[in-house]
Amino acid sequence: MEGLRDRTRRAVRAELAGRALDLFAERGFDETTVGDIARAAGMSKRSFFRYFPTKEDVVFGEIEVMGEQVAHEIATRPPQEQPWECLHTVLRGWEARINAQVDAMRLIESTPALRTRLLQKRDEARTRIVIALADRGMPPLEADLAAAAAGAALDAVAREWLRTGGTVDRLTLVDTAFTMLRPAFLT
Amino acid sequence: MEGLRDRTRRAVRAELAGRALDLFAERGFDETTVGDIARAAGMSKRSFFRYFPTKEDVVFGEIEVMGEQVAHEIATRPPQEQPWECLHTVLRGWEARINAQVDAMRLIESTPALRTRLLQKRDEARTRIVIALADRGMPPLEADLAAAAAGAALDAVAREWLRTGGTVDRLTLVDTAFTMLRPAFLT
DNA sequence: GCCATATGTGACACTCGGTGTCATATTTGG
DNA sequence: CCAAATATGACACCGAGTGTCACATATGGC
Repeated sequence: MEGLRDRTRRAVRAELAGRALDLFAERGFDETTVGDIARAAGMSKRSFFRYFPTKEDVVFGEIEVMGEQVAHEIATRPPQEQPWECLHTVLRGWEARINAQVDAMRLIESTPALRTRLLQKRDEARTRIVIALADRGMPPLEADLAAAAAGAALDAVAREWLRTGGTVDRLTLVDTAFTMLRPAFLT
Repeated sequence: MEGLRDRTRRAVRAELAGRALDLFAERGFDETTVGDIARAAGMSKRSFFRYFPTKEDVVFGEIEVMGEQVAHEIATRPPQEQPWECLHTVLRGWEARINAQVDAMRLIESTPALRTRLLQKRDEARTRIVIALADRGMPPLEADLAAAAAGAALDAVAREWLRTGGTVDRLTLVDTAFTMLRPAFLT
């Protein structure tokens, strides 16, 4: 069960993230130092890094264990399912869990350092997905192509969603992208 | 024409890159400081940054203006050409210009900081490609999907090529990937 | 309630990548 | 040959991130 420790930890993390986002919105990401964030939350710079590994990560909240989780879901799917359907389904479900605020995404998209961090996370997830697909018996090249294509689909979705200001339904968009991008070689 | 200045500049860059790669191979990327590289090439740390914007860039040699160049090539292609063929042709030609050594690629692939830098460069290129495609009259979502898919293809190619130790023909691999990944919605 | 242990925190020093600046060569083009 | 452009070294500086130590506070078993 969850003790006092974990609860306070999560509270502090939330507090820290909140203060940070305020400052980012106010003066911009690059113009805000970790020291500023820490002071705003009433703690030392050193302690900030006990809650977040990097300054960028404060923006990505709970999205941290994505790779691990997605790969696991793929691994535990019915083995006879077609790879593209598998990716579509899993990532669709994952996309549903993101009640991503438009603000955070705009910030990420307009800040090179954050965009880079996003690319890193996606790439890390892609690596794990490739392994999961290979475990299902897919040849390496095909697994690479499929995983990279799926990542490409999600990227296009995010951008299109941003373009519309977050008005259209994100899941519909995911379905559209996955349908449009379905590679010829996948059944 | 090319004066003395440009020639010496290129020579110094090459010297710097050579020394750097030696050191990276010897002790690893992270264990080598910019000061080390500069000293090995007989100059100050400050001067290193007059030749390369970041420590990572010393590995990527001439691959710097990729985005700009590729976008320009796309823009100057016959307008009636199908987008996927266009991307295929342009990136194929670009891939041909890379006499990428296996060693450099291995280094990149096994060093997170370098892998990240590669992702950045690819993403920057992708952005420009999307613009170029949009200028050709492609709807934004489709342009995003196509550009991201093309990037995905190249990534898979690079990885497969590495997997084989650089033995197979890279251009054939590019053709295979582009054929396999061709999205359904592109004619 | 008590105590040994684990965990959180601040403070401080340090490394390293990267930038601004200035003074001083060296090169270039006229 | 001379004035303007460019290259260099030296130095100071910033900010992200880490190691360490001393001290406080919480935890779980008794």
